[in-house]
Amino acid sequence: MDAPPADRPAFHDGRHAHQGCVADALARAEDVCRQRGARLTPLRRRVLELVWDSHRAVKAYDLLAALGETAGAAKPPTVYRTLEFLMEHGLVHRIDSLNAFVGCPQPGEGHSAQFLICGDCGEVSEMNAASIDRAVADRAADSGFALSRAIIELHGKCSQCATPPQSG
Amino acid sequence: MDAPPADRPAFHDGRHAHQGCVADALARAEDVCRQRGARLTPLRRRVLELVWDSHRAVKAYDLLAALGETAGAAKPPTVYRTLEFLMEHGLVHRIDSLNAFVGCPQPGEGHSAQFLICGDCGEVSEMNAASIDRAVADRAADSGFALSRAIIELHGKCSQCATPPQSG
DNA sequence: CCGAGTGATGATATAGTGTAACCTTCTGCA
DNA sequence: TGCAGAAGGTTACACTATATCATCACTCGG
Repeated sequence: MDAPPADRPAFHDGRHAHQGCVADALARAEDVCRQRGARLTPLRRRVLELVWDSHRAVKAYDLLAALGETAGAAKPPTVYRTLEFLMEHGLVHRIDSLNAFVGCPQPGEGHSAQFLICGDCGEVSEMNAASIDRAVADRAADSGFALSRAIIELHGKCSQCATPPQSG
Repeated sequence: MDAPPADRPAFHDGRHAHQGCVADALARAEDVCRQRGARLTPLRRRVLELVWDSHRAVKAYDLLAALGETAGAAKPPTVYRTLEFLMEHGLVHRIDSLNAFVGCPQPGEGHSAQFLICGDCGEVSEMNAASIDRAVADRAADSGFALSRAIIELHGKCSQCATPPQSG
């Protein structure tokens, strides 16, 4: 059960129906918030939508700029607070090595995650690999280390970029 | 061969002879630079020494301040360039989740590394766990992902902090 | 309806992190 | 000596993030 299931491909081609990804993400967010009694306000919904605008990690200040176009000059704390809320509820993840944020495809499960980050197309794919979790937990335990949070960010080149489809 | 050998403990107590750690690190750095024809200038040596001043990750601007005291008001590019050199030669690692830098105890081996980061004492311990490498490489390969760099930063509490020695 | 309490957002200011661009100095070498 | 390239200095700025206080909106009891 390590590899992502076929209906949740690791990376997306340029042709996939992305509005479906966004709609699904928003629907899951509604669910999560309803279950938790958290309020998915218009601002939070809008930011989540912007994060899901692509499968790439988005910078806080890019969100800020995007918000500015529609919502009238937002300020940094607005964006950071909103991202904090979204992270708290597992709706987005922060990619530390990029100072950027990406939508979580399976929010609310309290999972640990690993990220595949393509340096070519910039897409980020989330894995939930039990074998990696296990290896990490075992080695931490070997050192008597009480693990609370594992940051695993894997940089490289995705299969789409490694073997691009023939254009002709 | 995953766990660190006994002579390289994962975390250090307050009593260990730290000047030995520093001296060893500097000696290894001399070696690495000699082998590679790189110049370990006084500035680079000084910065490496400052990084090794503790087993914690050090912030660039703290290095800057520390340099200011001895070397007369260094500027940010000086520090960042020096850190870049030290990273290039594997003498220090960057901890992305802390925006900070830590000395590498086995430089020059082109190894992949995992970091145990204690949230209590702030110490950072480097592991080179083959089992983690393997799990990560396997899962990346499953997705057809060409891995180039794995960032693995494990936050939690070290054994020293979990079971502090009795003071009496 | 009113007012208190709470959570969400707005606004200001500033702290912290990192880099671009250009210049000067140093070092090794012909 | 004079050159080439590496190292370091300087200025200026871009990017990332947070502290703090003010305001707004909603809810709940009176």
